Amino acid sequence: MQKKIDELLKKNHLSITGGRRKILELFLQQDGALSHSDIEKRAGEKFDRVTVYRTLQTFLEKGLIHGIPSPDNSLRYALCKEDCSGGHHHDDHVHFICTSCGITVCLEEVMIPPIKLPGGYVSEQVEMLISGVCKTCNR
Amino acid sequence: MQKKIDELLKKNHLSITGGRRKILELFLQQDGALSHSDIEKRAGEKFDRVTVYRTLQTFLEKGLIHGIPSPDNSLRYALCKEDCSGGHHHDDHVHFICTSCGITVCLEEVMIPPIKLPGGYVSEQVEMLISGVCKTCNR
DNA sequence: AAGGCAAATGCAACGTTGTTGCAAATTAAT
DNA sequence: ATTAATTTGCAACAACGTTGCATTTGCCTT
Repeated sequence: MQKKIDELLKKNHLSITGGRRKILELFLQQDGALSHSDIEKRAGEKFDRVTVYRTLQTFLEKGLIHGIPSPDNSLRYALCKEDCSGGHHHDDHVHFICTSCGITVCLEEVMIPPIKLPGGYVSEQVEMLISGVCKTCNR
Repeated sequence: MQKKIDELLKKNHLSITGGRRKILELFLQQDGALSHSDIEKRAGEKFDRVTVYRTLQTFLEKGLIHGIPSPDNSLRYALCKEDCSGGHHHDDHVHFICTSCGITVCLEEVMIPPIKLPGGYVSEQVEMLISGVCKTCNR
């Protein structure tokens, strides 16, 4: 695990530090997306708020994670898959937010269908957000 | 215009006050969505920050406006069409954010296509967010 | 039209969230 | 090991959002 983390950092030309290791670990430990405050809580008292902000910013720029907007106005972050390094994302899957347990997950297998826009509009990025009840809460 | 505003308020069982009038006017004066700070700036010094928060909250609850999440983590609001009063929204259209001028608009004519979710997931609400260059910026 | 009640507003205080500058510490390269 | 560059923590600050309470306003009844 630690090895995988370090490789991930190196691959993205980032120096290996305690904070970055810890935050990456949190992302790898679960498949749901994390908000800034999630990370701050789970990382314990060990890291400064500012470091978390800056680390997330760096990860975003390097394409390690992507941001997911949510209806309640709190941005969440999730790990990108292998093929979207370098700021260019293959982020064309649906995001799901459970209204019961609050988890946010990437539904990698659900592609966003193509949309025909009215004349004059040019699409650059598409984000699809579905809220409802998730697999786990439904049983 | 003033008449239309008052009717809208009455129809939604809201008392008619200066603040509500002014905020509704702002929404009617343009077709783009407004953030909290947009409203605060345009309303001038006349209204307290808190009043704006509470008014938007009230309008949301009554179904006069709906919230639109955005990638930069600032919630915007837009007027609902006639048929979605009472908290139940017919909010199944696409939202478009222009990366050039920053405007957010509802593309009423573009419906969100149905999505098939993996087993166990139940959809309650779908939000679709497209960013790119808008009609006006493209010419 | 006036009085009384409920609702809305403004104010103050507070908590949270996010940003910036700078000095100290840590990392990576030589 | 030394050095240069990056990263971190701290402090201060700014923006955003919430709450309680006193005052004002809108609205209903008579």
